[in-house]
Amino acid sequence: MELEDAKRKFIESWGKLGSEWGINRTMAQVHALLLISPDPLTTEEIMETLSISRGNANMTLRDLIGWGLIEKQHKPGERKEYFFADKDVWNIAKQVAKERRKRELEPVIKVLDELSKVTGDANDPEFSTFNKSVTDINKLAKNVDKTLETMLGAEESWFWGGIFKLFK
Amino acid sequence: MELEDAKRKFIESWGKLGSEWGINRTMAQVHALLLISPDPLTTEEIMETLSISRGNANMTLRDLIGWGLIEKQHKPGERKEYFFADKDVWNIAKQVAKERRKRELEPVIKVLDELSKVTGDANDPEFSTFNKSVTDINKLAKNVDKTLETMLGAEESWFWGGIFKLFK
DNA sequence: TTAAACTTTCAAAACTTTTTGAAAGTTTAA
DNA sequence: TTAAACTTTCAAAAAGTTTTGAAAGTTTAA
Repeated sequence: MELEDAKRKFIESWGKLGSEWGINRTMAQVHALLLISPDPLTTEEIMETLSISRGNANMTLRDLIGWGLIEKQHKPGERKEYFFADKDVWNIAKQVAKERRKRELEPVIKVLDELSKVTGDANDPEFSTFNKSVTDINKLAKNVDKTLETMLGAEESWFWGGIFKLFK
Repeated sequence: MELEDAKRKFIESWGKLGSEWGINRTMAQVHALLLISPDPLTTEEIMETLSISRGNANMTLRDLIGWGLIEKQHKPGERKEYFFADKDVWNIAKQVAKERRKRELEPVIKVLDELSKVTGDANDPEFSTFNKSVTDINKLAKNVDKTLETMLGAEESWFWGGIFKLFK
């Protein structure tokens, strides 16, 4: 396969994966493009390469900055803004985990805590089934939360060495 | 909070979480409803409770069966089909992980393997940046895959004991 | 057989999300 | 100042996804 085809395929696959996991396809594609670009790119170049509008490019780039996945760069003597992605896969995974934890896991835990407090008659199957499911899911969510907290604070080494060894 | 409000809130939150993670909102809601129902429910009851159409209910129930999250049940002497959800949170997590691994992770690894094979001039920054990103992501994906494989085959105990202890 | 009870299908409609692009806003150099 | 270069905004349009509901299909009991 030619390098150019490979690049296109990478961008396409990354976009597809993103959309399957609730991340806007264009955002994932812009990220993919910057991941494989040796040099920072301008909004213009990104619009051109991915055939997207200026507005879309601008919003997507701001979102990516919000996720901590890319940064702006200024070249001396130039007006244009350049964008580049952090290429360190461990940082990327960490950033994504951190953001989703904050945006999605935390609000869910808040609701589950609230729902765990609901009281009722332990002999009422309606109540006891509700209560058991909610408290079990709450325990799981808190476990995942703790795990992420620990992982995000941990060193990089275990990550590349193989997470899986820990489960053997 | 009243039990009925709490149920509604649980269904709503589960639906929202699902949609943020690329799972159809209705599917997550039907799952939530069955999770907190002590007894199996008919299509009719599900349609009624969630105010959804017969077609939607039918398709969603079949999808949930496809994900291994719910099962059909027949009551002796009745024509209607009843549905109930596995209430074991460990099984649910396992099922979801297993399915997403098969549906999404595996295809991505296949593409990454293919893209890792692309050859080029190591002095060409276009090639070497592409190559580094692709091989790094491939390594990560394979690591995650191995980890899931091990976790899915492992015993339940570590799960409730606290995954996070492993990372301390 | 027949027909009632129930399930499945799928094209069209409703809804949601994403994208566009032109206008407004901002910054910089002269 | 001014105006050119560039960035941001946002209402409307397009695209994508989900839902509906009526019709077709299936199963069962008599």
